Amino acid sequence: MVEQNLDRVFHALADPTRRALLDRLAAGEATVGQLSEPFPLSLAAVSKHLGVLERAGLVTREAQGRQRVCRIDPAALNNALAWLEFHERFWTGRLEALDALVGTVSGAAGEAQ
Amino acid sequence: MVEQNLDRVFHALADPTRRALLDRLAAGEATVGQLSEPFPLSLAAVSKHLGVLERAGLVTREAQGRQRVCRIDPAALNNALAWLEFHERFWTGRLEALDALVGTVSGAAGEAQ
DNA sequence: ATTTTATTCTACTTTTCGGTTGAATATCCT
DNA sequence: AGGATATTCAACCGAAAAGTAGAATAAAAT
Repeated sequence: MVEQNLDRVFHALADPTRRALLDRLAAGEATVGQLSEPFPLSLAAVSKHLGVLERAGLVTREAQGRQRVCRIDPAALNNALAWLEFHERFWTGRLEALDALVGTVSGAAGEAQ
Repeated sequence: MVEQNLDRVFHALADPTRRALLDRLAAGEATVGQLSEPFPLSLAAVSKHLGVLERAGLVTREAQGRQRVCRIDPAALNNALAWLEFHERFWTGRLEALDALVGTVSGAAGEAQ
């Protein structure tokens, strides 16, 4: 569930074209055709990439007449961000600071996932 | 350069076995054999996964006698984290701004996190 | 009603991924 | 030296990814 979602989100982000699509969408909603313009790819290829992003929950596509308007959905991104933040903090020892802040919580060093 | 590194890091994180390896390594350094124990995989498969993590810059392997000691390297993670944080902040902020702009036009206005 | 436009669907191809097994390499122990 | 141990390498396999081209679908425009 969450694990699988992480799989999809990280996989979606592991491609420069898809990250570029996200960048482009960050500037505002756009149709599939508009999104595909800057890329040296077929429309179908871009549509596929959008499918990957959609399945990862990173973008939504809404039918509007004969075109689909794509928008970014930051919720799924927060998921990945949370995972990374937790681990980054843990690994770099920033967890110590957190521990000190929280006090002697449970003695057990955090069991990741 | 940075782009390619992001490809590798996100791709490395897009696999549950590799994330589990990172979790395990978060508890402290370990040899390849020790790391492979909890997995129903061949040693070679785990070694390959470690290769992916190493190429992404997420872990290092140091020869120590006949075994390799693996350690986490959070630097590469910071890269991915920085990308995500930047975008998450950007997107979220944008949606908030949009909300403010649109105001109470319709009660069904999307909420950003 | 026909045609144009926007997007997806359906094969199909090539490459990459994640896994296996068995040989190779290097180190440690008698 | 010889054998056990730890890890990687090489070759292979099936499945999934990323791309293409062309047919199909659906809405718009004429």
